[in-house]
Amino acid sequence: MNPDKSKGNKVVSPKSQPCSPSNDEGSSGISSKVEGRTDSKKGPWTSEEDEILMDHVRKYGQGNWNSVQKYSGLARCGKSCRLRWANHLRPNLKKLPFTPEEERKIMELHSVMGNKWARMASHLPGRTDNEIKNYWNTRIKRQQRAGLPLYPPDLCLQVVDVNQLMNDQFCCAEKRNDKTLSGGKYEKLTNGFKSFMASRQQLSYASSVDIPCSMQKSWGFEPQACSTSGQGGNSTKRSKICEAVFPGCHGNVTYVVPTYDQFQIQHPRMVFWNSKVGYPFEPSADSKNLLSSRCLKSGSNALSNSYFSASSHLPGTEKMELPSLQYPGIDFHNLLAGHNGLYYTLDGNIQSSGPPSDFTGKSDCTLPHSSGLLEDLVYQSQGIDNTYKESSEKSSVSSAITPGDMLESSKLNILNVDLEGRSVPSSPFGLSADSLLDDSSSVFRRHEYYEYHELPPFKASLRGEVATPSTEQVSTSKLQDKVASIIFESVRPDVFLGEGCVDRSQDAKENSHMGDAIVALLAQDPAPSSAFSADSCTWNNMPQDVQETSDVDDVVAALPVQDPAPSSTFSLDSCPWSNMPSVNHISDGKHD
DNA sequence: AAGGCTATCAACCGCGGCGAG
DNA sequence: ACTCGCCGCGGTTGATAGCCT
Repeated sequence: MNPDKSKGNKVVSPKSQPCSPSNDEGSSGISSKVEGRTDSKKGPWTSEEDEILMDHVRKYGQGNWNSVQKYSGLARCGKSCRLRWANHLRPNLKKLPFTPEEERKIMELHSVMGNKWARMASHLPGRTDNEIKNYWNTRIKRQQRAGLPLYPPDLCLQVVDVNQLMNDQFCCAEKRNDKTLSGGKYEKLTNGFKSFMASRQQLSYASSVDIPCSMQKSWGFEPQACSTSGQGGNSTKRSKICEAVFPGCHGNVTYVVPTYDQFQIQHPRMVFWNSKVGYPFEPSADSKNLLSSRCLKSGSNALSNSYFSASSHLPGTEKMELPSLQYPGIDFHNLLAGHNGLYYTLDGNIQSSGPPSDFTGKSDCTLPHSSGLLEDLVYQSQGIDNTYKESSEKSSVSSAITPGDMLESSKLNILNVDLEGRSVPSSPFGLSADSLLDDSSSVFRRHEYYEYHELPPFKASLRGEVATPSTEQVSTSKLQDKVASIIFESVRPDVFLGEGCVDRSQDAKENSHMGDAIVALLAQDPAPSSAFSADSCTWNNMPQDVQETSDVDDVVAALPVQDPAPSSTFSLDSCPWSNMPSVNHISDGKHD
């Protein structure tokens, strides 16, 4: 604290160990050694203490904070000295309030990093982690109070439930072991899906959602500012749907169309995923109800997810730690690979490949960024993959899944759907699907994830290794029609609101309200956002060192700070997977 | 003017990572 | 392999200022 602004010493209970009991008498700041032990003063710093500390740093440099007491006689513990120096005395500290640009960047960084204040501070020169933390916590309170979304609308990636159809259709078909789908039928389905996905190939690096022009047309909107680049020449309109447009849907629980790119170039400034989306098959009645309860509806915990706060504790919920757009359940490896060892290529192909080692070996690609968190996740996913190997072997042998197998395979969240030698992940984000909406806990609640995602017999059937008796037969043509229908209808706002966003039992009036809001939003002409395009692959345009970095921070730092809506776009064609740096950077990178 | 409430800020606390011994 | 100390980080607390009623 600046001595000028000193608010008087506070009485600190002498419970701390690192900093010994306070000698809180408004002393000169000079330590008094008693029986070989140096007491540490607590409370606000005086200008005299500041001067002593600065003088010490000038002489000896930073670090060795515990030696400050020793050499300078300052009656402060090392931790206190470090804090004082870092937050107030070190040079180049900005004392002014945050600028709008800085605020914007804080939000972006938080959406990427979560409560990693120190990391965030490293991207904001002159700002301290404490400053940012205070700002954020204040902001959260303010937003909470105002009932506003935590992140600005354009910072929100949106997800529309496409997986549901994939899950419901492909998986169910496979589950039923419908042989009639072989011989081109599957191909049609997959091709249809691929072109559908290709039509939405643009990835917003600025966390906005791309809605294909065709889709917009189907919604009755005239596409605007469509890019003509991209695979198949599909045009897209940069449209942003944010929960901000959903009254009562405030927060960051959003629905994101899972483009291939998002899986590949995914930015951890993540995506909220409808728990239904990630749910790859019809759940049991119980679990379905559970899921339903976790689907978006006003007042749900999912909605309140946006209001998590590092320090706030929502009534009736467990403490939440991670940001809404970030989630520990997001496994970055799985994002790249699906969860089943599938890796997406930028040309829209889905490749079946091996575990991470294969992945890194075959490809030069990696995430554009990495972080300790990311690495953790990669490691985790590697472990998961290994587990998967074993587990899949088990499941291939027998459909009799033991509880132990269930637990084992449940780590995988893997649903293999072999389609003519290729595989389609039922839910690339499925791993986190539930957890993403699991706002009631800061912890990735794997147990619930297991509960939802692990139906071993289904998994086995998906792999074509167990002929699970079908409960209903779906004809190929029906399936195709339904798939096509769902593909193009499920992304309609009213549909996804009705089925994905809002609980089916939700008041239709509310749906309508939200739909209107979306219509209003889409009617706007959002400024060209930072999608990648064929013409200018942002990633490729990044400095080489950034591309090669293993640290997400570096990449984030390379992002434009003052251009929340950069014009660069990305496309499948222009930014080949192979251009990506090696994923080895991730696993080899040192944490922090 | 007084009291209550909220925002802001500084500082403390506990914990975990890491390296040295 | 283990312990210990240092350091940094994130969460939390508490004082004060300012606003509102």
